Amino acid sequence: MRFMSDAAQTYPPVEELRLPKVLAALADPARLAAVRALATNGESACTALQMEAGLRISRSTFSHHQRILREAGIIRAEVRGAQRILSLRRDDLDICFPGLLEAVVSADAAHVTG
Amino acid sequence: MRFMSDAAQTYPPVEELRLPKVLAALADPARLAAVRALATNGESACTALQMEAGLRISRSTFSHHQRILREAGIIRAEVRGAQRILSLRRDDLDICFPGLLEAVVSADAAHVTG
DNA sequence: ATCGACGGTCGATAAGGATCGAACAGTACG
DNA sequence: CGTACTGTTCGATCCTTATCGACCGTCGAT
Repeated sequence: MRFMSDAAQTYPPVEELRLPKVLAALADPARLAAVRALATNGESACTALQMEAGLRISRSTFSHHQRILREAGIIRAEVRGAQRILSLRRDDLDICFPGLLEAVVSADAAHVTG
Repeated sequence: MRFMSDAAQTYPPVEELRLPKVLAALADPARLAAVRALATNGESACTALQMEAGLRISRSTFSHHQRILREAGIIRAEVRGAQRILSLRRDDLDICFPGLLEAVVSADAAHVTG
């Protein structure tokens, strides 16, 4: 038996993506920073991403955010050894919401940081 | 002296728009429906927009949503007689977040309704 | 002046979510 | 085996927010 439930690695299929949930996931400053960092740096493990995004929060809080992003369909988690490599689901998002990720990622930093 | 505070008519200038706040405003299904209806029908008064968006909520709740959208910088309110005409701030949003409104509005309905 | 329609504000309530520390499980390496 | 590292889960806390009904001000028409 495994410790981490299967739900910790799975993410919704394309046809189940919902705009309100995606927007809610992106609306949190910490999650938005993580997504923008992922878009810039490609895939990253959790702790590395947390650094890249400049997030000074506890591991449990980051785990929470990562879960929200995954359940919204924005990121995917791949287990590699002891690490979980996170990456954007660019293609799936572009199919359901063309232009959305691009708009969110390319927004000028001045209008992102509150 | 007027009853409605000035804040009920004012909205933030372009340079104060912030992506997390805009996304949070759009993340609510009722507000998202209102924005999409506004994009389709052009400007509308509050009660009319509520009908167009198919929102069966109380007037006070709609007033709350309208306020969130206005304070996020997504809509503008113009007083015409006894009515408040609501409209999208397309140009301002396109300046700060190019492609965002378009993406949100043109998303397929299947991926919008939960 | 009164009446009805339009909407905003207030106070209460209930539900959701961000945050943390502690405890736990899987992996890698000596 | 034991240690260090990675990340999840749990429970508690605190804050935010969606919702409503009741009340009130403004406007246009009667």
